[in-house]
Amino acid sequence: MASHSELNPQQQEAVLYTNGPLLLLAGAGSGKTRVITHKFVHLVKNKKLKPEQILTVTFTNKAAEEMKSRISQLLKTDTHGLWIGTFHSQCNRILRKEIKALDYSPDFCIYDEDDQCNLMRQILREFRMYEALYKGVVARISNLKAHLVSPERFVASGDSYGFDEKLARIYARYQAELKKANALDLDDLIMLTVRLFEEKPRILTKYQDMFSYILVDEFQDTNVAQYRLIKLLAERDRNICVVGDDDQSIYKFRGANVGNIYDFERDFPDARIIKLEQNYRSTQNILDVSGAVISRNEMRKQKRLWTERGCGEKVYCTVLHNEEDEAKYIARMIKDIYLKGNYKYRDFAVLYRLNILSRPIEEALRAEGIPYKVVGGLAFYQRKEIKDMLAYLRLAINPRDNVSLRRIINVPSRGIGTATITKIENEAKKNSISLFESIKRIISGDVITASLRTSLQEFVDFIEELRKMKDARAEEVLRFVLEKTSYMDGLEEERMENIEELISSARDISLREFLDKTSLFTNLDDLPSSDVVSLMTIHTAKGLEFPVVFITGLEEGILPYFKATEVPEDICEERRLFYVAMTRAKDMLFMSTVKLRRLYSKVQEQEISRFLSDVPKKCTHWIDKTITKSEKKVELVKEVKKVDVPYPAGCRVRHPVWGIGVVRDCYGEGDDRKVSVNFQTVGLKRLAIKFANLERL
DNA sequence: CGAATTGAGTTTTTT
DNA sequence: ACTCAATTCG
Repeated sequence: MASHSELNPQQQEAVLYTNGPLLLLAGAGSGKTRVITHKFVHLVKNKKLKPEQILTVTFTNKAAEEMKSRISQLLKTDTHGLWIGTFHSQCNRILRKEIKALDYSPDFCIYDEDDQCNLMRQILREFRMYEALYKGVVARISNLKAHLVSPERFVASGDSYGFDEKLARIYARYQAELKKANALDLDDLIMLTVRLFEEKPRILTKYQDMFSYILVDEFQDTNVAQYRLIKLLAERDRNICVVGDDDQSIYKFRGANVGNIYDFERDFPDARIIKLEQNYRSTQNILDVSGAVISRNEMRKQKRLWTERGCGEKVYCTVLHNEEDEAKYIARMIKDIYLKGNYKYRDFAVLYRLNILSRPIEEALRAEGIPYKVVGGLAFYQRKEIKDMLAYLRLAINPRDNVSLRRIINVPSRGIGTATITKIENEAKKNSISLFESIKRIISGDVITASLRTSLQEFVDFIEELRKMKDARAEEVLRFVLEKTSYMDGLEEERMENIEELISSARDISLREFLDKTSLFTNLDDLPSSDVVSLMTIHTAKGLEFPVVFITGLEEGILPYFKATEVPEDICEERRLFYVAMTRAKDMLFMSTVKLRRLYSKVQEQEISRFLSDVPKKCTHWIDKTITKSEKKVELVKEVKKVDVPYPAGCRVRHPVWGIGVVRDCYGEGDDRKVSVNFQTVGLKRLAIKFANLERL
């Protein structure tokens, strides 16, 4: 509701209250982003702060970009250099400048989960422990770091973090390896910044002086370490505003701590608390349904969302036979609504708990000719070919990056096999040097064959050449790597395209900046800009809104997810997840559940999600599509006849009066056959083909 | 050393 | 279903 620029009284209060700590409890769709941007502008225009004196922390990069663009519009200034970004990118920025104080080199590289896993497997192998545990171990360590538990503290902490001697040894080793490689993992970015501030008070003071106001968005999804960081920066001047909604906390698995919201009041007892309860997004029916579901959670801050919009349409709950039917049902529903002409494809979103659930939906949409895009999913920068390229680039800046070196030393193959790699590792260990140094030593030694020496020397020369390019543009270095390694030779089409995309994203950016971007951003592209239906997980949908929302797979084992049904707290989070999904909807909400679902290549009998029984009947329309049997055969016949379509959806036609238009659908039989066309001149029209006199273009 | 085949394990959410 | 790792063979 950005149409009128006035703020409601609570929003106004939240914007104007700038002296002292403020906890803003912002319900779903309550115009939170508007408040934050207005507050930013208020601080600059009326409180005379410089924009760069305000530290604004967002949850995702996308949110940061959005905020920057709004602020640059409102203030008409360049947002370059402002402190608006995620915790990770802000910490990265601070550490690049200050990390020398912690005895790291500012050239450090950032290890993502994949790199962490590679390193961990290496360590476990060396410790002769079961290698397949690496994922779990990485997760445990990540969790410890999110709680600011260093290896030393872990040892000293006794039982309090589920102490385990083996884990302690692994953790210490892991951390040592990171340091050797001059690498930080994503959790280190936060943990080390906290350490920096705690151990170097002068540096802390510098940043306290720098930031006159601190704004934290999505506060319910911050972890202990992040909150500590904020507290360190804010405790002196106490000019801080945190914005959050405990009902929308859905990242506990990643260490997020809803408790931060409750702790904030304890840590800042003079904090003003303002609730934003007027919802500008959804209809009353949607609010009633979602409100009824979330109110079943105990331990939450009571909020009562209300709207000036009417009841709106009822919420649809549909039971279907299997996932195929569910997908078809959704596809047809989208088409029906679309054809009525009030909504474009971009107004629809299909949400699910698990990425795999997108498959049947995609198929059905394709079959109906509905354009769609899967948002999120497999992160672009995680793809193998991309990670290979990035490994080369990283070595250009940081030759000590052992994980990257191991990754590409024989990719593409240079005749350096496992035996040689083991030799390199042993040599490195013996002399406590990096793998790269170790290779150089082996070359100058005399224990290898001439051909092996040649390939090792070529590799070293190549990396040295790359190192000379470390101040070049990223694109240039990438092209150089591709050319020198012939990486593209015989590569699959799709992977080549990905590399092309990587190159185009590397334009006009320094190598260092590019590497930071690739480590801290998960995806290249954001929401679809063309007119397509969006498919995404509920997590990805956080912070977004769509006029028409479908939530699929409302079954036990999926939502709530079976891995999260043991602990009551996990169930609460699953419920919140459902709540987030429902509150994405503006006008219409469809929820569906299925009796049989093919999952992990097994057909399973599904039970309706327990959450659906909390949905109030009076706001909903229940449809059971599993009862009608005969219907199916009828549909089959129809489908066969649909094959020859004179004007398929999407084709362009000319009408003698209305001019050129795009066909949206074609339906009916024989002389009754009709077509609906969206004309540039008059909009959507339905015509009988027999009389319309259309010319196909 | 590298390629190909077989076999086994794993399937959440993301900075 | 699909990916990834180990094993085996050339």
